[in-house]
Amino acid sequence: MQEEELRRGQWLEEEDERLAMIVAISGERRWDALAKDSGLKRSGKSCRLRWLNYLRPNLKHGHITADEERLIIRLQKQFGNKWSKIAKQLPGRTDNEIKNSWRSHLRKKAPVYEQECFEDNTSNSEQKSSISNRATVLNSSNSDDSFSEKGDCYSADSLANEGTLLDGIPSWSYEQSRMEHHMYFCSSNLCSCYAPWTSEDNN
DNA sequence: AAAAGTAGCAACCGCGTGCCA
DNA sequence: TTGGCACGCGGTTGCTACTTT
Repeated sequence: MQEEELRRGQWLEEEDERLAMIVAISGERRWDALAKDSGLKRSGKSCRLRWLNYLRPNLKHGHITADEERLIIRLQKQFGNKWSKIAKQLPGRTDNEIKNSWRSHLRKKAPVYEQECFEDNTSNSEQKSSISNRATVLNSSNSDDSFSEKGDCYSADSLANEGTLLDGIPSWSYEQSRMEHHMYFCSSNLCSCYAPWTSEDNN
């Protein structure tokens, strides 16, 4: 039997248009059949990848923000290289994008970020605790459920310069914050503050 | 200005898993 | 139960653009 030569490499604009059209008609399934039906000289795998990583609606194509970077670093520490799992926490970002970002620069930033977080938890703790409280509340107020589990210093930095007050949120001392931070914020396994006590407390 | 080196990203590849007949 | 198919995932490759020398 004769196998048709499949195209590889960069996608052309007309290929994208054709793929988007056929996916709109057929749905995101049976990629091999879809690839054949479309007339594209591409494998089903290639079509699926192109759709998921580039053509799919609601994708963010811009640069990954500082907050997203912090979240990726935190989640990578939590989950390891489970990029699809991490991507689920970042709406609009693909696992491939996150993976590439990690490999090309976030991997290098991670130790710096950990150091910052460690300092956040050990020095000036009262202020930071308060900031962290605010970060958590703001995060949990995010309409997207995928962000509801956050509760560490992830976005504390970005909030540090904000002047908004949050009523009803406890203001903790350092001593309180060590225990209560975990009870209040870190009941989920997603807590990843890098304070030295965390591993002991979690045992 | 040009060559070499590096970084970033899109795409490919192989393997594991789940589903169904 | 099992074999085949389709899909998803993570690692890897290769191309392009940018930076450095």
